[in-house]
Amino acid sequence: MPELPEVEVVRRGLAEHILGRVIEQASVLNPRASRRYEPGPDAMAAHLAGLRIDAVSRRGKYLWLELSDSAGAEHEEPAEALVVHLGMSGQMLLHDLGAIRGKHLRAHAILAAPVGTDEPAAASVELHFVDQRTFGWWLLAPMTEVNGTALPEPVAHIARDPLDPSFDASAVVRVLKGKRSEIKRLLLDQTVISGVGNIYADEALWRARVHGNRPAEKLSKPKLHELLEAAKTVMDEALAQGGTSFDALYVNVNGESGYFSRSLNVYGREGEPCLRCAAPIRRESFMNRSSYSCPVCQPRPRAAR
DNA sequence: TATATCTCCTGCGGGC
DNA sequence: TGCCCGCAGGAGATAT
Repeated sequence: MPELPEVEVVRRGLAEHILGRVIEQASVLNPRASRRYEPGPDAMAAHLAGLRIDAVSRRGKYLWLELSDSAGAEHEEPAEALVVHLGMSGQMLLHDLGAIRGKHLRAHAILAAPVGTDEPAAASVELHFVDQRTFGWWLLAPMTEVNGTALPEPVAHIARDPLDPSFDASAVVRVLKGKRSEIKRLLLDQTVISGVGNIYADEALWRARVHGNRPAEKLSKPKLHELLEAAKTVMDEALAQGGTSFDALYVNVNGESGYFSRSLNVYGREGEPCLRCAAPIRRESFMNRSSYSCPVCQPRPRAAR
């Protein structure tokens, strides 16, 4: 599933290949891909045509292409962005022109070579948004400024992620200490800390020896700092290995899978021995999804037993 | 206002 | 072989 490291891998791949390119033509093949864009899929496709990609950015699991008028408008247009969320199964893939369009292709764009380049490698390419489970989406939105940082409006409410150089762990700990909710629920709350999904939440909790049902306010500040550091470490390690893949659903822009799933300590290991104490890893239902933890290293809080 | 739950969706695997 | 059901899960919408 695409979480922060996987999205960052995609961002880097896109930045390497599409900066400066102009969107010649775009199509939204499945309206669910543009469901958050009120004017509709056709309007989105029409609006994208002719825009130049000036930057590829990310916050948490949100990715966006900063766009400007390639013709150089007389009056400066407000900055805007194509915001992309990969959902559970979204992929942003680059292909040569004329590539086969699979049945899960939800949207695509033809990107012209950057102006001033004429090498073969800079020929037009196709950007495919492939999404089997259709939880992902594209959205055109204006840019805005939040605490001195330029963000697309739909991303304005998203907190900084642990890999952000301006991430303030102490501020996040203060927020967590004021919450009665269970700590795992808060790790998954993108307005508190972004980029953490179910897999890395379980991995971070295991590393910090904390059960996900423990109320955040009951955890000490040092323990919360340890947990945030664990989240950063696990995501750093995943990023170094190209992300986590369980199947063909998550791949980079070239369609290649990451290898971090081989390094997971607890997620998906029900019944297997804990790598610290050898107790069998347990699986519990939490928020309509699975949580994996060690029954010895991560004892349940009393109320949840 | 804060917190908890529901819903969207598709493909796969297991059971019958 | 074919059908049904549960599971996977991010995040906005809705309920409490």
